[in-house]
Amino acid sequence: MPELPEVEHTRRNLERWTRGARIVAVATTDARIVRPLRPRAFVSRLEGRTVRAVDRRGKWLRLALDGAAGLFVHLGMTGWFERADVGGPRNPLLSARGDRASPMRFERVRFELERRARPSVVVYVDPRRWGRMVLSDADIAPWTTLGPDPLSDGIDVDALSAALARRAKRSIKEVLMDQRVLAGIGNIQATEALWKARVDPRSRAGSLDRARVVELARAVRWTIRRTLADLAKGDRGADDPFVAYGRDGEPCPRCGARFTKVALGGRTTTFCPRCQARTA
DNA sequence: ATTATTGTTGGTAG
DNA sequence: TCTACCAACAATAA
Repeated sequence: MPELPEVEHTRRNLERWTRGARIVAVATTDARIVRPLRPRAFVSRLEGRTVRAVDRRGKWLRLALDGAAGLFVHLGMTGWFERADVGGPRNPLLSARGDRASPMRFERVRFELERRARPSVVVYVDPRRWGRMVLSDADIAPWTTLGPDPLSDGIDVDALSAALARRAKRSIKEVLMDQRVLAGIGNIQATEALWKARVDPRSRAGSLDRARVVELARAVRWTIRRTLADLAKGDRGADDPFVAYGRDGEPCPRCGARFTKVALGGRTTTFCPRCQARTA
């Protein structure tokens, strides 16, 4: 599910659902997701706190709590939040809709909240349990070591060029997905941005001239805003807005050649062999 | 049955 | 200390 646009969408939901609310009760038994704390400690340290704000950097979320603590959340590959007492499941994996009595399938953490005497329930669901929830009084290393966030910080072309030069021999695709270079770019957004910028994903990061880097920065903004706009249409309107990702064998909408795929850094990468130029 | 999947992380080797 | 590579994590769909 989550790259930057999905996580930003999640942030906006969580802000509406939790900002200003007191965490009345927490239920979890999942030691993997809440590590390094034990579930018991995680629960007792969280209960009674109030959510001050919901921030995001790249694919990480931070629920700022009173008392200087923060709950740092990463959705892994398959995590999402759901308000358990309203709306149905948006994921076809789910058979049951969540409510207080019956946990949703793959529910991992349940938050009971209260705001101005109004109760609500928010659950974290994660079939594969690759997500994390780290409760910490200080910002954690995965959060502080992230590169600039393309949506909230923008992309500085000089800084990006320097970062590419430092990783000159690696493929541009792999470097784009390096969270220290730009925070929040994953396989989908990298694939889409490289198509938009007409850059072959196998090109060495150091081989892009300045004009190409400018194009690439623009393309990253384009795909993020586009995906986010699609998500904002809601669960109904949101569909598959991707041009290149997952389109192996289909015609490129720009030049008509068939998309092909290659593995880079262990991840499938789809690209148009005609209009995405290899720079080196 | 086999392979692939929107992502990190911890190990090892260099 | 840094990079590159890989298996692992877990559940599903094609």
